[in-house]
Amino acid sequence: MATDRDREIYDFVRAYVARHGYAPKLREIGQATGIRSRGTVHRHLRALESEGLLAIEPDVARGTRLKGRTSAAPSYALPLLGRIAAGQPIEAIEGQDEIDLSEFFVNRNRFVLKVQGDSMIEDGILDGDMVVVEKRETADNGEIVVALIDGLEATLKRLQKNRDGSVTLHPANSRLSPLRLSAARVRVQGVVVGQFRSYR
Amino acid sequence: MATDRDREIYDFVRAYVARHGYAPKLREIGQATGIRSRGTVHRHLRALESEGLLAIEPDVARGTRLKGRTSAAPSYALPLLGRIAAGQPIEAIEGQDEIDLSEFFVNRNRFVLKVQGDSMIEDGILDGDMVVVEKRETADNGEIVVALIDGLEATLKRLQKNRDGSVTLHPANSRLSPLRLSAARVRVQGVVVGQFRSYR
DNA sequence: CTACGATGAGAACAAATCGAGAACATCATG
DNA sequence: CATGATGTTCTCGATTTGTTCTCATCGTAG
Repeated sequence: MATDRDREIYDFVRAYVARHGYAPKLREIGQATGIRSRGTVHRHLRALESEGLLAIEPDVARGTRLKGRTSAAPSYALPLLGRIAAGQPIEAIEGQDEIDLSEFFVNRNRFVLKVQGDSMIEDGILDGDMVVVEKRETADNGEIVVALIDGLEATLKRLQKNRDGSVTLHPANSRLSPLRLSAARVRVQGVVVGQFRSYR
Repeated sequence: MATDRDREIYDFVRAYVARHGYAPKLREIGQATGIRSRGTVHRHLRALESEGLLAIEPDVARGTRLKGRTSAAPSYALPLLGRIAAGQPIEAIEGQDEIDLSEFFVNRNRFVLKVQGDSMIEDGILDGDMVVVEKRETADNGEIVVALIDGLEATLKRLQKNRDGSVTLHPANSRLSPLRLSAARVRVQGVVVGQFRSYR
């Protein structure tokens, strides 16, 4: 029968595996649960093993394997609960889909840039935000592009193609002016397909 | 099983390939990870090969090939190229890292909400954006929270705790007014830790 | 009170890992 | 062919990590 302390340690291991995809070291478990002795941690793991909750691979670092409920593949999905600011409590909206971040962002031919400056602030792209860019040589009207001007300066702007063949790069900041340039001077390097930000 | 050091080296190789399109030399891997001996680097690559994470073409310079991912942890990583709008072409700014979206966002106790309305527009949270919320009962001053008012209405606002115990919920939209409420009427359901948006 | 189990600390040992560097092999190039 | 760069294989020693102990403390059932 697993004791409270055993459960504590089991919970930590589970959380760690879910987050990292591999098991913690004895020392990490100890630090997280306030145990200074690797020997003591090991004894707890052994107890959990005899419960069938996990398996210990002898003498290998991070050799703890969770048993039972096999969530082998860590989930990189988050529950999508619903909409906010609609005037309903969230609990009432629960129970919809999950949103898979890998589908959302990850792809070949994409990369991330950290945005500096306020030129796109009115489109909700703030200083310090990350933008996901898909490598492309061409873009459609109205798309936000990474444009290289004269082969020297890279900027983030909204693209407008003019009838005369020139292009206008629009910042989303009323304090800044659009830039009208001949097509030869502008090279599209990619198109912004996503944006994200971390508050921390 | 891949050790920590193995993973470090694998991550570097991945990032390098993502950026250059070809694999690094043993010496480059060593320099990037603080290993002076090519032999040691080679041993790590060999370990990764036996994990099925990559293949080594014998005696070929840059002969490392990333393999299809085993069922292990899928990569939700994108190359982080550098900063934009700094006035330098991107190629010249290229950096080292990858940005791992799973570390960035995914976690237990988190969920996603789709934002409706413009109440946080000046903080760069637009109508239709997704916010990542960490479930919590408490929040610090200045954090953006999901607050349930009178158990009925859920809103996204910036929190301010007043000395008299009441709280003020600040929208980030100058056309809307802050809401000052007694603490009893407001329940914090979570704190916004991230935000993202897809242009598509 | 005593006996027992759970817990933690820490020592001592074993196994695995890691880095350095030497020596050799292979490849590309002039 | 000579040369230099690169990959490969090996051994040595130091460090890290897991394993197995013993000892001490604490709380509780009997």
